Amino acid sequence: MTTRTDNDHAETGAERISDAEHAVMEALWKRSPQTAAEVCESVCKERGWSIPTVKTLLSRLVQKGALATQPDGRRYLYTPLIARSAYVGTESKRLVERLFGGRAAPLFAHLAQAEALSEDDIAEIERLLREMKK
Amino acid sequence: MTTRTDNDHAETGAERISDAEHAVMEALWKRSPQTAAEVCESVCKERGWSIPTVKTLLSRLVQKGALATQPDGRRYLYTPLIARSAYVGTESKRLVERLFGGRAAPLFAHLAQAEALSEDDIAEIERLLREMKK
DNA sequence: GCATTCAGATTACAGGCGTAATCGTACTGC
DNA sequence: GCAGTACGATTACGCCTGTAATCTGAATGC
Repeated sequence: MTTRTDNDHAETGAERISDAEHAVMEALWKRSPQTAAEVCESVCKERGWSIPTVKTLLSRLVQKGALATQPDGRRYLYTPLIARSAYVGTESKRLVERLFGGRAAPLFAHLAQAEALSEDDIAEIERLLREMKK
Repeated sequence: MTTRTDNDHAETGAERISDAEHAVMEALWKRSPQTAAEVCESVCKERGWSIPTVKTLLSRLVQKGALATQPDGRRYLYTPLIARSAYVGTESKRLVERLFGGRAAPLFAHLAQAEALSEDDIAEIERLLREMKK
């Protein structure tokens, strides 16, 4: 197993990152590199997983090109190959495409109706709108 | 098979509507009631499906409580039991929870960065913001 | 009446996913 | 040196999903 350096691999292909895999990615985005045991310390309690589960997910993510491995003695240190922001952006756009015909305003309208927007959210969105108009 | 009347059933439980199932729902949200053959006319060409596929998906959606059946001779007319807006709202919130810690503004920021916001989007969001401040 | 068609019900199968257990090997501690 | 531990690799298995084929019975057309 060699260390991979292709940063966009998982996000340009058809490989999806599953929900469970995503939880592992979040732990590694938060702090990396980490060993499998360390990742398990991060997520196993709140997810109710054991170490074999984490190791499987790590291995799948490596296969999908989402993680790089770096030998450290007999174990690996795992590092994300995709930026969280790239993943988040792709998932956001995917939702907008799937449910809103590619337009973001209806998504916003839905969130507004659902009262999912706090006053802070509104202030921040207004600020972003002002910046976009420059 | 009886006609169901529980409108929130699929969205309050753990049943997810899969991507393929969602395509069927969209056809029925667009126009319902429809027979299986009619649904297939709507989606089979663009999805590359055949009638057995559509019939399976319809049956699964009925099992999940997302569709109601209405006998029409020997065939069924299918009708959504969940509103599109409810489904869309749930999926939107799910994404926000999963990727943005429940806050909508960062989602908006991501879409803005990705240039996924048109001028029309911006104008409409501004209008909605004004309404929300009333 | 019989053959054909139609429609829902049932079955099929491969791959993905979730959550592991198990295997094989190397390392560590006594 | 040996037993225990740790680690990645491999295997396991049930459920879900995608995309059907097939079965069964009723309706239709000739």
